[in-house]
Amino acid sequence: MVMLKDYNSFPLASQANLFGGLEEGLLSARAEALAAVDMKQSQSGLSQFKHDMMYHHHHPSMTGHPPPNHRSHQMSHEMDGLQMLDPIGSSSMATLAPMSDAAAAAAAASVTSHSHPQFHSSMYSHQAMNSMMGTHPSLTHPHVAMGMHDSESDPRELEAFAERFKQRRIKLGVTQADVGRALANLKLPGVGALSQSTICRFESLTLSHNNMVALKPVLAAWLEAAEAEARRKDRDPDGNSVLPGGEKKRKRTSIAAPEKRSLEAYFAVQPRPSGEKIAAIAEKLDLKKNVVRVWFCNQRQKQKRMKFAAQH
DNA sequence: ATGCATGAGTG
DNA sequence: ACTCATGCATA
Repeated sequence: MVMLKDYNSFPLASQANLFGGLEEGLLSARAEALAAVDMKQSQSGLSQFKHDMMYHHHHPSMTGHPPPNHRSHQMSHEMDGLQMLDPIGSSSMATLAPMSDAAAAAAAASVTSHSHPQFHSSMYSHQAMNSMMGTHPSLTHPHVAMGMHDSESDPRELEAFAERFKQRRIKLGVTQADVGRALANLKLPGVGALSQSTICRFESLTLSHNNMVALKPVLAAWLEAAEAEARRKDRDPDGNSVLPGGEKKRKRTSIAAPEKRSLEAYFAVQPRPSGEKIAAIAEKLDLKKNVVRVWFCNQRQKQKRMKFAAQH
């Protein structure tokens, strides 16, 4: 009766040298961790399936953005080819590219299923959700009565789309960062800009299944608009790459290889260590507790990504 | 392309 | 204190 996630939950790949890389100080921890195996999921083993409906956070830019429901548009990306190729100006898309009906419809459909101005993942997914939600009419669910099952959520469909998307994006000479910014110009309800990271992850399928499904219609809409725009070959010399500057730089902490190995070893045996355990690990590895906690969180998220997920 | 981080929403 | 979507910073 344990209703776990759905598309994720695959046995983690235990490397051969899991414990091989452990340092002396970790030996006790190893035993400790092993012992903890049978009593795991002490407090979160099955509290997994919760719906989403996330938000879009903001970035403390100098301008006081009041609305809590809109994304940030950081314009300080200096990616690989951002500066060199940019045929379709970052902002030209907005003014000249009204999306096609098909694209708009697709996007709209995805949005309506959430009822929120911000699309984001939501409850459309799974069987578990279904039963506890008290039958939604049908529109909200992709896999209703007819044989028209979720083509949108079909991993292979997503994979195919991602590939197509990437190809055409490149053909258009647009960078991932460009796409992210252009998204805001499409002005789809609840859809703002996205980062280069997210576009990259979409293309490489390194997002959760839900996330992929939610983003697909939006990116499809952009592609439509972009190609329509390309057809009319309209040059819009709108160079607005002025960096706002004056933002506090975040420093990325880097966990050294040995420590990382240890963390992986711990994770293999107990992916969800308790707060105390995390503190202990942090002390042993001489890392901040928060760093260790976040590392575990991220590691767990990693497991849920599409690419190598079990049911692919 | 990916590691570490944030923050809303949830329990 | 966790999950999830997302992003800055960086390799």
